[in-house]
Amino acid sequence: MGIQERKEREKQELRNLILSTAAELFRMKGYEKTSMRAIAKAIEYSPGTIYRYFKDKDELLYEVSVRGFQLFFEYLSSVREIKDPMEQLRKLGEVYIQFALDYPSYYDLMFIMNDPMRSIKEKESWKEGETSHGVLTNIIRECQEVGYFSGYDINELSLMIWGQVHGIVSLHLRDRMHMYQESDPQKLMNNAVSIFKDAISKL
Amino acid sequence: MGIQERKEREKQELRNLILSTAAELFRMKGYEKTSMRAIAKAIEYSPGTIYRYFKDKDELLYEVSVRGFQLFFEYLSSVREIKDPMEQLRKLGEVYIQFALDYPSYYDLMFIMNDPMRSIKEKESWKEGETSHGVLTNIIRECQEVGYFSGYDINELSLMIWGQVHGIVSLHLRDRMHMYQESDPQKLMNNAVSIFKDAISKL
DNA sequence: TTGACAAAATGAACGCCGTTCAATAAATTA
DNA sequence: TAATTTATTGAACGGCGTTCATTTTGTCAA
Repeated sequence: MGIQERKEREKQELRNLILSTAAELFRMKGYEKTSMRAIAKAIEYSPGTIYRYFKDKDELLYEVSVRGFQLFFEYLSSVREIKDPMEQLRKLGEVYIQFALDYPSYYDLMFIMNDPMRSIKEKESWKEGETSHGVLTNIIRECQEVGYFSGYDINELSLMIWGQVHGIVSLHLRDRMHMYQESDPQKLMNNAVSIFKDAISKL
Repeated sequence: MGIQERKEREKQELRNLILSTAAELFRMKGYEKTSMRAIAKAIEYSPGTIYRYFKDKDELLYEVSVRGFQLFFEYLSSVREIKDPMEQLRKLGEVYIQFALDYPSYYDLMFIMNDPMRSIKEKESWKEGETSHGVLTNIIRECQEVGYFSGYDINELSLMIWGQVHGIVSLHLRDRMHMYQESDPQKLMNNAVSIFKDAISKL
């Protein structure tokens, strides 16, 4: 059955090409200027072809976000190497912000835009979100095992911590930091997160 | 010159009608389904007329967001009545979340969507954002005057605190809380913010 | 009251968009 | 080679934001 396999492989290749091209266009020109027609033109296929590989634009965007998560998990891998759980948590925050600044379009798809989540509605679940979240809760659990955060619910803790970093990143990505005339927004963001780390280390 | 005044008044009235209708459609059907044509039909004018009152859709959305800020400031007024600045800060967080849950569409326009901010780019500044932010920094300053947060930069503090609450609210509004199977998201959000309040009160 | 002028509103038209689907082309199988 | 399955095409549909020549409405002087 070599032919079947080749066809399957070719199908995956075109699917991947669509995803890569979409991600690239998205990164370069932003979501708003990246139409299905533009993607089709970039891969030199007709618009209709994309719909053989993806149900609609929402699904395509969701699958691009999955690519973002793969990259995100690579960023996270550097966190696992650290021993001290509280130090892991610090590093996680740093890495999270770094990812958002390195790949703002991916971050947008993964954590801000509505479109990708629409395609998940009738689906089973948000696997990538849960996996990422698992990384955070595991670290928090280890922190608790060495005495931090005792008595607090782990879900509430994780939402608090995730929310804080996500909030700062989102305000920046969606251009809501006009009132801070700070020339280097990344520095301001990192300093704000530093204070946050001070605060929670006393819990 | 009574006629001039009446014409000016009528002009403002139609402008207000457009804004109110847009806000209402936005609240009921969401941004994505609220087209300029739909707004025009709702007010029983032709689409072209809207462009006599607003440069483009971004500007219209920005002006709707200004309405949101007016409502937001009313919410904030209940904070001013409190004496103790740390208690003010607590209340500010509560009121902020309540506003976001009561008026998710306004919140989206004010703090998440890209479109309204585009119209501000060539404009002078984001007045409403700065005013809101001023409320927060004033409270933080008062907290510092009674001994809290000493040694920390007020901008970094404010970004940290705003970011935390905004982050939690945004994750909820943009449907990124699937991993918390909590039946009552508001409760979870409030509990998370409670922990945050515990944390920063030790700073 | 009438006609000239200005202001406001219209809606067809432009060039986009996401999406569908009958027609066509290409690849596989018999 | 012919029949059949699979993949691709691109015109067409309805909708979008926006523009602008045309028409309607309102104002004021003669």
